Amino acid sequence: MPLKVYNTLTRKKELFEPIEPGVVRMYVCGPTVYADAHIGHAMSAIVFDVIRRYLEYKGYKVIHVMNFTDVDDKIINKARETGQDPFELAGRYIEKFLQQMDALNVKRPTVMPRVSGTIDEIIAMIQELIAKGYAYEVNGNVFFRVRRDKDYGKLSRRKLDESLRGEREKFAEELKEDPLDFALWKAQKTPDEPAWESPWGLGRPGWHIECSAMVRKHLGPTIDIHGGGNDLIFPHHENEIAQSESCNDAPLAKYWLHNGMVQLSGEKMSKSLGNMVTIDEFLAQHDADVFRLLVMGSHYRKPLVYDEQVVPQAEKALQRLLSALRPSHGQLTEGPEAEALLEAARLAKKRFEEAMDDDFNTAAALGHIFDLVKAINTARDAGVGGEPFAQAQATLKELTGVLGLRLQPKEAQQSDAAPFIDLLVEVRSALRKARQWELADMIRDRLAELGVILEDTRDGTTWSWKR
RNA sequence: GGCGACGUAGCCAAGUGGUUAAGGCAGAGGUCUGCAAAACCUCCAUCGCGGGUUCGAAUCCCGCCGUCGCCUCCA
Repeated sequence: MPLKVYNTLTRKKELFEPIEPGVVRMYVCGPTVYADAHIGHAMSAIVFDVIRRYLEYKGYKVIHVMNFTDVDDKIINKARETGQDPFELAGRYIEKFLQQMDALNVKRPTVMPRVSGTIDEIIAMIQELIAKGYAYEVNGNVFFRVRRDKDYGKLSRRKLDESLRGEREKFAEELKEDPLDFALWKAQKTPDEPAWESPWGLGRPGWHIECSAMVRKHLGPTIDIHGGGNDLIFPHHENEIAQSESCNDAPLAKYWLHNGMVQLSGEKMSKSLGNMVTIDEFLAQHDADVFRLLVMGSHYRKPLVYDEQVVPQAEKALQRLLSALRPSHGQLTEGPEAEALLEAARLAKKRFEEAMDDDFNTAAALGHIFDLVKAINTARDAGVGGEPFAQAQATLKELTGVLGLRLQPKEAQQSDAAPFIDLLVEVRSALRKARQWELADMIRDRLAELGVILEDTRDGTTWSWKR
């Protein structure tokens, strides 16, 4: 089935066809590492993780590159304030970010370049831009000549003279030929700033050039997918296009994909607004699957509502998915019930793919997964077990796996209290046999107060930790 | 001020021209159960407001109201 993706560049859904058949080259803008990552970063990482997983599910080989911005004003400032070495500071946050991505079950990108490891390529690119007349040097700084780039603004659909006037990067205004121009290279101002030797003296790269250089270095002049948060459309991605396309005389990316922002109490979550929930804070309270369900529950291009109400809802939705993975003790392996289950699994898979093929419509895809959950539970109630039941559960695991869900039930055993709870359950079972309902109920109620949920089934009593 | 997005049940959220408007959460009733829990069954919206186009619109067009994003660092 054909995959369609929404391309920010054309503002349309387009048929997805990679430049090289069978291979997808994807570059996603990563974080600037100077503070704890928040769930907005997590959302973006998860969105593109799912896109990657689905492309791989469809049989593509995906080369996924994500950068770390480890040279930047904010890092330098923070290092100064706290008396640290900027590279050590950045390195620590990179390490932490990687651990958080692992915790969120985000597959590691194929390559994760850093600015500090791409300086030669950046300098080379700037030299080419100067040679072609797209850039100029002033007192050790190099700027991009925006007006020289005839189709500047095509991604964000801005016209140069209307809304861009004067409101550009504040760096070194007085040195620029035109206030619209932006920095490719910044001269070192004080000795404690990280700096590299260059044809223009000691200095460091501007923000946008790193991505242009990294894309070319690791993926070539033109890639299939370029992604990031929609707050990067302007100026970051616009400037990347200007640099790369002026330099390489080739389109930078065939498809531009952008995710929406996490909204916290009706506002965009961001470091500068200070209204953030960090990834660590979230994961201290909830399973990673809960956050993935939150993200998958709405379309990636739309803003994601996050509040105290929506989290427990996702929590319950996860419980429901888990309910379908409970074993069946039924014996039925053929007949209308077993066939209905297998048909439901086939249908769920087909509809899941149709939904995902439509610009990664994970919300619709999830809906079809829940239909399968119901079918599995119904079949279990009807006594279906064995191979058909296992097959349906395998389909469920396969599809949820494409969404990056782990669906690991909380291990009841891995608690020091487990043997004692087992003992209480055993005693209670004896009481129930003796029809001592009051005592049996008391044990159940008191355990519930302690966060242990008991469930009596035909095959005995099971227990699990609440949440 | 410029550009753009969105407004679907109590909450989250698919659907963007035509069968009964997905799914999850919450709620109501029921089956099962010693009672529960879980699961299962049933019920629960005419799509911000006002016009228009059309045989037919939540879905297209116009206006209004409201919310949000970008235009400065930002996933």
